[in-house]
Amino acid sequence: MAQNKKAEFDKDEIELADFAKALSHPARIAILKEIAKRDMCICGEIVEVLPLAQSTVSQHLKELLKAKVIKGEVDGTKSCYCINWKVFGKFETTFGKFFHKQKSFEEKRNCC
Amino acid sequence: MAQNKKAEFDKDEIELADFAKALSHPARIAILKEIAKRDMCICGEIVEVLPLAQSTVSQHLKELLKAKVIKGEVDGTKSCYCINWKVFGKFETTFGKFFHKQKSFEEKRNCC
DNA sequence: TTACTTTATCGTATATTTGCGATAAAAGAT
DNA sequence: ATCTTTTATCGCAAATATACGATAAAGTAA
Repeated sequence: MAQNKKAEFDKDEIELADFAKALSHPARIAILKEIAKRDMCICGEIVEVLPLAQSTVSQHLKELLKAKVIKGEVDGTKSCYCINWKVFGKFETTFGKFFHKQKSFEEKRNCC
Repeated sequence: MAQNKKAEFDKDEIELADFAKALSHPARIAILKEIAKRDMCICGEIVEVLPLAQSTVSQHLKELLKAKVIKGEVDGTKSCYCINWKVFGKFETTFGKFFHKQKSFEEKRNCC
């Protein structure tokens, strides 16, 4: 883009968008599902399951970490990841609030 | 990217990722908030409120339509948009299920 | 020590997204 | 009819994201 206009928006909007962005690739959804399934995951276990190179998986993990959707811990040569339920829950609440607060509109609509 | 690996993932994963992608830009979050606030919105009303050119807003609206997050209807020279609560609700449920089903893990974690 | 394992990072190529101005298209106003 | 309003689309430039192989870094095993 000619310019990046992201900064012009509200902090809330940017935060929610960034969270959504972390979930916006099927590889990252698959990674989250795998971690959730096992409670915690060694990086190598995820690489084994995904149809992607190790370096690519590592890059996706880095993005999930950046968005705080997962937490990571080094254990020797291995890296252990798990879901950051606190952050996950925060946005589930935000998302739910937005949905339920506006649900009543469903009946009094004038178009669409 | 060298190749597009999106197709290698499960349909569910792609669907959820696509929905998240629709919400992954603050402009689109702001658009959704504006539509929700007014129940329905004329395109011009959104353009007035956002710090973006009309053509850019139109493009974001197109993406929200593609993901079925909103519905649109033409009324003379104007375009009217509203939230597609059905689709919105579907993913809120998916998201919530994922969260609550795994919430019990919070205590029996071995790392992170 | 050397060899191996595991993961992160670098460099690079390609794909996609973002953004704008200009223009088209289509209805409304005069 | 022309002029205006409103929105969508086109064409382009620049920013980001995706993906891989190669390599680095750091622990483990021998």
